[in-house]
Amino acid sequence: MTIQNRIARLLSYKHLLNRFKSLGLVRVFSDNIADPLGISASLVRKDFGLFGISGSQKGGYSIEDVLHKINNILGSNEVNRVIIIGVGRIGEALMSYNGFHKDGIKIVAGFDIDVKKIKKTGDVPVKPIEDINEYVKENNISVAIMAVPDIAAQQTLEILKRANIRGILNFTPVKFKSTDDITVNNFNIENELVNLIYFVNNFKKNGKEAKRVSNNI
Amino acid sequence: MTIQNRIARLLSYKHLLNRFKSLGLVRVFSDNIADPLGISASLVRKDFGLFGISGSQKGGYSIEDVLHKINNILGSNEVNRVIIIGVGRIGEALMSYNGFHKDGIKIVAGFDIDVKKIKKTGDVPVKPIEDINEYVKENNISVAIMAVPDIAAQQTLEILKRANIRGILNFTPVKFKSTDDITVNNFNIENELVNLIYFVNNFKKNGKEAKRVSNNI
DNA sequence: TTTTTAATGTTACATGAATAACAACAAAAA
DNA sequence: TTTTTGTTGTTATTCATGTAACATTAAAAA
Repeated sequence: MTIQNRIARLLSYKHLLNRFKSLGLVRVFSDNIADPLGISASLVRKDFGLFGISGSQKGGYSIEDVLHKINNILGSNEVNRVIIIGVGRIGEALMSYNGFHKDGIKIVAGFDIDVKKIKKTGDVPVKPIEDINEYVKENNISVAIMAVPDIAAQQTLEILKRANIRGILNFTPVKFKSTDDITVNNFNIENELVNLIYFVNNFKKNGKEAKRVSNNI
Repeated sequence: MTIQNRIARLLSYKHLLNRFKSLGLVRVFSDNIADPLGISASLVRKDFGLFGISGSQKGGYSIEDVLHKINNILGSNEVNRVIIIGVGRIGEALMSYNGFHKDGIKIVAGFDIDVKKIKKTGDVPVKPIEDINEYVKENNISVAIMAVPDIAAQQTLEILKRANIRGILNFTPVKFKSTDDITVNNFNIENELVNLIYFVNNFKKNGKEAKRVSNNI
């Protein structure tokens, strides 16, 4: 959990610093970052320290420098190639979304079991699932998005394991545990909705607690 | 955070108990639940205790009883009506997904600014965004899914606030903070991918740490 | 040149969540 | 009937995360 949050914060720092930069700012102090995010300045400095990001005693941090270092840490300076398994509505939506590149992420191919979905041309080709092992090997893919129907989830997990995929963003409602071989990030929409509904029904009404339900900062 | 996790666990308990039930089981002990989820049995008992779920000293917990109580707590015994703002690819995908009902969630309408999207017939009607205030009031809606393009996110937030929506599941990459009036759950796909890529690149390779990146248990 | 200032970097502390340990006790066994 | 057993419910402990405090120091001011 600890590193998890730290990486999430790094992303928040990045987005905030990009906003500062677009306003023409060049340097920031730790509390300029902490305040808008609702965290303490010492946590910002600690995070920076842990990732080897340093500032100057009186002049704070260089935005450009911090951004460059964060992007390095997150790997956003390279291109991270990701594939999608299951080209249904969700899969298609992700394939056509073009906001990933700013974080160094590129959807390079889709895979589907249904031959009607196969598409050799276009920005992102859709290939038959049988081709996955070869493709992953040749293109050195390590992360996949699973967007298949829940009934195919377990089977797809096995396929991805065999193809040597190391990380899965799992959009199916089936929950998988990470193992030493493969890291699974379960992205469960139902759960988030149930959670939100619970909060709205139980806390907001009476005005008590009302704290953030948000995943991210 | 604390309640958050507790509700997420409640959902895990529910899903696991449903599996047990479908296998014909009638009663369980706390460690039958804890072990598959990778948590301690005392945490399961503590969660149950906090929500007023009790078992019997020697015979454990009645699956049926626990399920009923969990569904009550989560509100899954009623129907929770939810609307979607933005009927693009993601919005459409969610509208046509029919796995929500098992958690007591029903998508009852979509709203869009584009007149070409308006659709009066069909399972889930799509209405012009101007109708939202009236619809929310008449149908007593408190939760909305935001699936608009990022450029429209801020404006949509204002619209939802004016319509007295209390909870938002935000699919845009724009991060919103919860306030006393409105709870926002930021569901940011880029962030999750960056996180996953970071883990796979930095931990899995060397075999160290490898812990779960998953949101949920 | 010396002093003051104001920020970083780091250490100590507080808070909270999960685990471990245990007390209570109902059911089963003797 | 008494003893044993095994599970719940609860208390104590551990561990980790974020905050607060502070020591350090480079720059500015005097």
